[in-house]
Amino acid sequence: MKIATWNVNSIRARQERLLAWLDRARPDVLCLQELKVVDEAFPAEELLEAGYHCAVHGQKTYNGVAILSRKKPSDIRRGIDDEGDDPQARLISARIADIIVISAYVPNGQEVGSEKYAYKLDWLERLTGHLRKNFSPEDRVLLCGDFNVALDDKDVARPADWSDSVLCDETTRAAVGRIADWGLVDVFREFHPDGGQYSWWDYRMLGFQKNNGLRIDHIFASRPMAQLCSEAEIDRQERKGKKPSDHAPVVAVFDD
DNA sequence: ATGGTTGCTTAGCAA
Repeated sequence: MKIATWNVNSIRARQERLLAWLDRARPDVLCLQELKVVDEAFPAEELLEAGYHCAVHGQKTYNGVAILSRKKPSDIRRGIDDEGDDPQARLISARIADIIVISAYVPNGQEVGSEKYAYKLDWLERLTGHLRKNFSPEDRVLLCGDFNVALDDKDVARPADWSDSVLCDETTRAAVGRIADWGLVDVFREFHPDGGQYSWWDYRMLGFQKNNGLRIDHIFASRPMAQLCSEAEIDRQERKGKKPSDHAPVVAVFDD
């Protein structure tokens, strides 16, 4: 099974590239983030024509997540499963065959110490609670998405430039570390221990041209799934050309 | 300290 995660930064702005990429990469499952549309405006018909079912949790203007799959998904759930009343659409999960797939868009946090930063940390704790409440580390779970954090400085092209950024913040790294400690493996890291590969480049300051990137998009697999992982790559090509997203897709392959 | 760009929405916010 080939699964990918991609922050498309608006599904409407990226629709053509998305369809072209699906045709080229042919993943079985694709987790999307930053749809920036309400459910009704999501191009579900076009994607169904392309061979993909869609589980969508949309929102006007901001956020929005989805899971596309060749097989029909079941048990679709939207939002974090707790008492929190979160107006931001940042999580959706579905069962595809016998695998739990979660598409997550972790808050950016803007600036360390800000209100949005506090929301980011709180959201990550809630995500940990969501996993503990609903799953066991022995289940077949794939948690994919834009985590808005590079877990190690070797995943940052110019660490000195980003040392004060929310994308490299140690408290955030520790919060994601606790999610991993529950029983999840960063599968890209397993295949690329040296770093130096990135999934996001700022539109500003010629970020991509200068390769001033960070690896902030991740595929986390529970151990039973991680054992089956045979490949993990970042499709850097997709960041090139006309009207790219600022993120490239991250792709992993699991034995059946 | 701020800038630069993109997208949604239409001047300003979020990233």
